[in-house]
Amino acid sequence: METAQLSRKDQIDQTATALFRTRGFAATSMRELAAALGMEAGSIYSHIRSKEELLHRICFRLAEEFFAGFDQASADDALPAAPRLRRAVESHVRVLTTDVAASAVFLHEWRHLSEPARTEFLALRERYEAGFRELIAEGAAAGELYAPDPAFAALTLLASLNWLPSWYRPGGSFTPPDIAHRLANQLLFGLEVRGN
Amino acid sequence: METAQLSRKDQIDQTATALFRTRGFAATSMRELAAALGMEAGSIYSHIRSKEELLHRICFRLAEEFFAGFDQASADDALPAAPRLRRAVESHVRVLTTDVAASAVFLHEWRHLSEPARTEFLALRERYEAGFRELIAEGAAAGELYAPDPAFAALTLLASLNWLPSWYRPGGSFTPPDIAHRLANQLLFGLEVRGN
DNA sequence: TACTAATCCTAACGTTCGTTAGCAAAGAAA
DNA sequence: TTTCTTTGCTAACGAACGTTAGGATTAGTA
Repeated sequence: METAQLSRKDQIDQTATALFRTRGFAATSMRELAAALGMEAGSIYSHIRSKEELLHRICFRLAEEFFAGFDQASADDALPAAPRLRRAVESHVRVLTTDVAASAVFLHEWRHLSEPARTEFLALRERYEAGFRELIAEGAAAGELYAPDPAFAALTLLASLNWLPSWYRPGGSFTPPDIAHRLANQLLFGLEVRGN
Repeated sequence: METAQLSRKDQIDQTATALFRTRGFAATSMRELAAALGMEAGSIYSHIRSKEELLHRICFRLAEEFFAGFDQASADDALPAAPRLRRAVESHVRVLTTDVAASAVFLHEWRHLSEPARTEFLALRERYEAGFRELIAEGAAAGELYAPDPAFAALTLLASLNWLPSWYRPGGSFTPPDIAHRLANQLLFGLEVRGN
């Protein structure tokens, strides 16, 4: 394992992410974080302003990555909605698997953000979900997708994807692209065998 | 709203469930819980032994309900696997929607259980997931379901269902049976329109 | 009437929390 | 050589934490 030349601040972010993921934000103490970094609790404040700043940075950085991936995946206007949806799903899975710990924090710990960051975060998440919703609605309107309620379909779809960090372990039997492919298939084709 | 004749202990359980759900177990203080009940923090200990006992009761009660529902839904040996899976999905959704707050705690706060309860809980959850896995495998073996990897399919399926407590609000535009039906359809048939 | 169980209070315990102040060492930049 | 930045320490702050002890009140039961 190469330590690389991460700045001390980045090391703190990284260790905090891992701890917030496994123990939760509220249950992780600064002394615990410091111990994991081999330093004293007070010393951390030479690098950050507050505990919440750590959470804030993790959550909003991930939000940016999700958006960047989605925008790139759904941009191609020449493509029908269904394949663009597939690409968006694959992008979402890529972000999730690239940074599992941060993703888990992003998904579960945002409620410990205090206002106004919390509201701001929820607005971002809603906007992201809207992207999927519109893609599905577009596909449904064009007859490519069967989705009597695009909002419902979008929620279910993202739900399946977002559970991933709770069971995915890097180095397991599935590679991230493999997972992305399987998930997209299962969600788009379903489980039931139909006569075709 | 009828208060009914809930015992004080049940009122505590109920209020604790609501608080653990919205603020998280670790971030909920006994003083906060007491205030929500209109009493002092120390008084709670006339009814319970510890804060963790509250979490323990919530988590294990829900586990029992999930098992009871699944066993009933999947028992009928005359039925093929696919419809039994559908019934199991509907049962799962019923438990989730009947007790949203407790379900959310069950799904997210179990990691704050200390040993050996934590390990015990995880074993229960694994056994529950295995039930779905076997149902899917059975259906796949019989050619009713398309699931190249039943374990993967089971994870994805439960993932879609378990996200429900994060958006479902009682009294919304969907009734619980409606949700169960739609979810089962979407998961079993998928989104993509196929030629049939 | 006396006893019991349920319910809640005040006051405090020891511990841990996030955070700050003040100081020190070390290396890079001037 | 001086200065600045980075990095870390010790010691402590006030606040909040889960929990306990001991006593009071009330309502139901014997």
